[in-house]
Amino acid sequence: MPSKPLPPITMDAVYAAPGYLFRRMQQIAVSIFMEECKAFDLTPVQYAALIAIHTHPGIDATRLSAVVAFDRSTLGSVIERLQAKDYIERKPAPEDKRIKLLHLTRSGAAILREIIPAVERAQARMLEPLKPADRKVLMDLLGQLVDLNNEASRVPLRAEDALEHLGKAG
Amino acid sequence: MPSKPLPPITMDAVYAAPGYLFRRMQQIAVSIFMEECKAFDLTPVQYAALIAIHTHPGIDATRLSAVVAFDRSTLGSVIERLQAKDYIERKPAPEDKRIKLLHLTRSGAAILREIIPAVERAQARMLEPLKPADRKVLMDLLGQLVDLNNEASRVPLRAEDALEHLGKAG
DNA sequence: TGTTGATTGACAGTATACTGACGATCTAGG
DNA sequence: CCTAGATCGTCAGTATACTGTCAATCAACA
Repeated sequence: MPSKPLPPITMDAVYAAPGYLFRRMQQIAVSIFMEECKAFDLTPVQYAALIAIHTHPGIDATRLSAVVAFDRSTLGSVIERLQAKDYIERKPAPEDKRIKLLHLTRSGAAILREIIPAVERAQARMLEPLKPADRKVLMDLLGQLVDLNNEASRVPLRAEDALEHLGKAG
Repeated sequence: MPSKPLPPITMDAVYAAPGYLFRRMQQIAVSIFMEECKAFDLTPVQYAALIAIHTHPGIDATRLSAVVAFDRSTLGSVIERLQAKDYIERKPAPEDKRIKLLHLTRSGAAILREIIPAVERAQARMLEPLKPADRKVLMDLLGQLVDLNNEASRVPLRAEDALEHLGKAG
């Protein structure tokens, strides 16, 4: 008995699949970011971490991972690299010896100030090929989808709620 | 002179940035794919490569990278893993000693046949939280955007044109 | 024909991402 | 007080992704 043939599969079906488009768009977005920010030696992930540390000074790594929705293991090496570049510093928490608190250095605040225009150019470029109205529709739907699918990812975004217990150790 | 303060930055601005949403959605999509396909030991990338090899039997690695828009270096290890799992085989091309031709094995065709329903469930789940009409709008706009931004990525999709010279060595 | 330039696969190096495990530490319950 | 369970940072292992380089090979031109 001959083996059953595969159903008709075309690459066009792959190209139109949501998963493929998401992966491809992510590739493109990173590429544009790196191009606009090539003067700064900061990756998109490092940039997001830096912003989050700026917004939440004294945050610890676990809470930071919830705020930016990075895997905690991944974040460890991201933090190491930011520290090696002298953009952040880690100080042990006096009340909990397991925790290391994260702060921007003067250098980190400076690079953030300088890179922001480039990042905004990059973000604009990603959507530039679409008509302004379509950009808004796309971002709106994608925002909804990411939010509604939050729990489907291994590292759900916890945003501000993740910080509720910060400093309430007593 | 005191250092200029950073412009007001909120995490909300980050959460709404295109690049952030694209990265997040990609995370979620991979997570859903792996969950639906956990019985198969195939990653999204390996799946796409397998489909492309099925669609273009005898393709070589460089052209495959153009057809699925993977980096060539990355594709090398992907091919290695697919070969280790006995899903594909590589045969040296008689007319060009640099090239190795890729074909599905019987095993590879079988796994493809079995995994396709799971992949389709995964693709559907990614969009499920949206209303059907919104799904269509999102996919349409994202498809446009990826297409229009194709050249912005380091590894542009070349699809079928990449295959034009296949077998025309004379 | 002989050499230049392009192509192919491979490799080293860096940076996300995730899984699973581990010791150190803290918290709660008894 | 003291132990059971939770949490924190870290590490090992695997899998994309990309940059840049290299030798082998091929094609094209002088």
